[in-house]
Amino acid sequence: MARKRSDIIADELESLIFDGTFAGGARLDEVQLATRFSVSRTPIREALQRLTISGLVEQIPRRGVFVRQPGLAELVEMFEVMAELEAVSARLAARRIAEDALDDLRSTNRRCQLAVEAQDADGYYRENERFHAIVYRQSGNTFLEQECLRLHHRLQPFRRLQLRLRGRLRQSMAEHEAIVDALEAGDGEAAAAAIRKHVAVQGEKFHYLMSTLKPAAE
Amino acid sequence: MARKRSDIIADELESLIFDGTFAGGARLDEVQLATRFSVSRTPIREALQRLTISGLVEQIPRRGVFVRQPGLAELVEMFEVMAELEAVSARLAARRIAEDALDDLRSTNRRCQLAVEAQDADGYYRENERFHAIVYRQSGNTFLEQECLRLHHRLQPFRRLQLRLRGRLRQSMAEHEAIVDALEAGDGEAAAAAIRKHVAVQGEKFHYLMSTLKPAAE
DNA sequence: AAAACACGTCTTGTATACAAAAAAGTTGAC
DNA sequence: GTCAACTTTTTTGTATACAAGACGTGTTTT
Repeated sequence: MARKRSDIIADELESLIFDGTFAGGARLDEVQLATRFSVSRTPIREALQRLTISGLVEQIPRRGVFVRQPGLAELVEMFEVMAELEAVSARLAARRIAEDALDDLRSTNRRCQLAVEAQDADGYYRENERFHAIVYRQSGNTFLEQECLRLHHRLQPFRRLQLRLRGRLRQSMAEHEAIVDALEAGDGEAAAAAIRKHVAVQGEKFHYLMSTLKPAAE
Repeated sequence: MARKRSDIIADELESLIFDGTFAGGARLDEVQLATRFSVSRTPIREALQRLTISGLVEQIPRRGVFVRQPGLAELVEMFEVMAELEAVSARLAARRIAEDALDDLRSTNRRCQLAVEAQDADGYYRENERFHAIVYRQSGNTFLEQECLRLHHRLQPFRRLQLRLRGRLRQSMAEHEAIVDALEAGDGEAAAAAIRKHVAVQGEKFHYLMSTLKPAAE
């Protein structure tokens, strides 16, 4: 699907922004990127436009594109919306989730547990992502699933940050268990509440982390 | 903001798709559009890419772009997500809505009522849009507001269709009143339930409409 | 006659060339 | 010495030129 050069470049640029190569506020020069990727400006521009629409960078007409630093307030808002979307997913999933999907959630959680014991943050993160993706899928609403994946992906770097907090991995694990239990019981409201809390906590932890690290960042 | 020619063209194309000039499945030829808008292919391509990402058209590599017909199932899913997003908005809004915003909602509803009596579907639609925009805004979550506006805009042509059903305008009006009442009472859950129902009904009506008009459309 | 291969055309994707606008640097006047 | 206007330079936005893949058609071969 992503056959076009510009699409590949867009993904590359996204990774470069996520891993901090291009920090917030940095200008993305078209010709520099063109030489860097050994292509002309055309695919670069298309890639930048994609990133603009997805909200990762900001395009100021006749001025250039700059990587957008979402700002603490906006990030908290995004976590709040994520929590609500996941709550909807869980509520819908509780009504129709299949036994094999529950098994999948449980085995994913087991692998999560192993990652926690091995202090493997990356491993935990991978399994955590899988866990949530399963819930989205089990909502039975493909559009909702896509929207959840989109927002989840957008919050990825910030979510990752918050996971580094002391004891957060273990706490997150326990929350996952509660979610699976509620889903298994077919209790949509409980599942929704559990996952909403799970994500809301992420937002709060992130908020705490940022406000302590950068006391007065603009 | 939308200073670039490609941005203007994107909006134009969107309107042309919405009003049916380009029906579902139609191919959007780059050179034809270029001559039509008296520009080169470059801004056309940028505009088409924007529409692709927003989901209005589908881009098949090396084949061209085609206006996407979302399909009944997907549309119902989108209405479901819309209902939930609006429910979240209303729940949040109930806690913090200001008196002047309530006044605004009420006056908007009054203009709605006038439009109903005048059989003015367009007028009703305009005020209806305003009504919902106020609720989004009053959620206090800017990101949520943007997401709601985005989805609302995407569902616009289909919502419009469903409003043509007999008695739907009056029914919709009553639902609006119930929403305002719940917001005024500060009852978040009631407001959420009311607006969720309000939007869910739209999806159901739309579903009914489509399945009766096109009994076996693929 | 049917199938397969090759060629030609058409369309997308990319590169380059050009135009316009904004930023920066310079010069001149007060 | 400072401010302002003009020029230069840099960079975005658009047009055009070029390349490469996909589809159709026609011919050839079995």
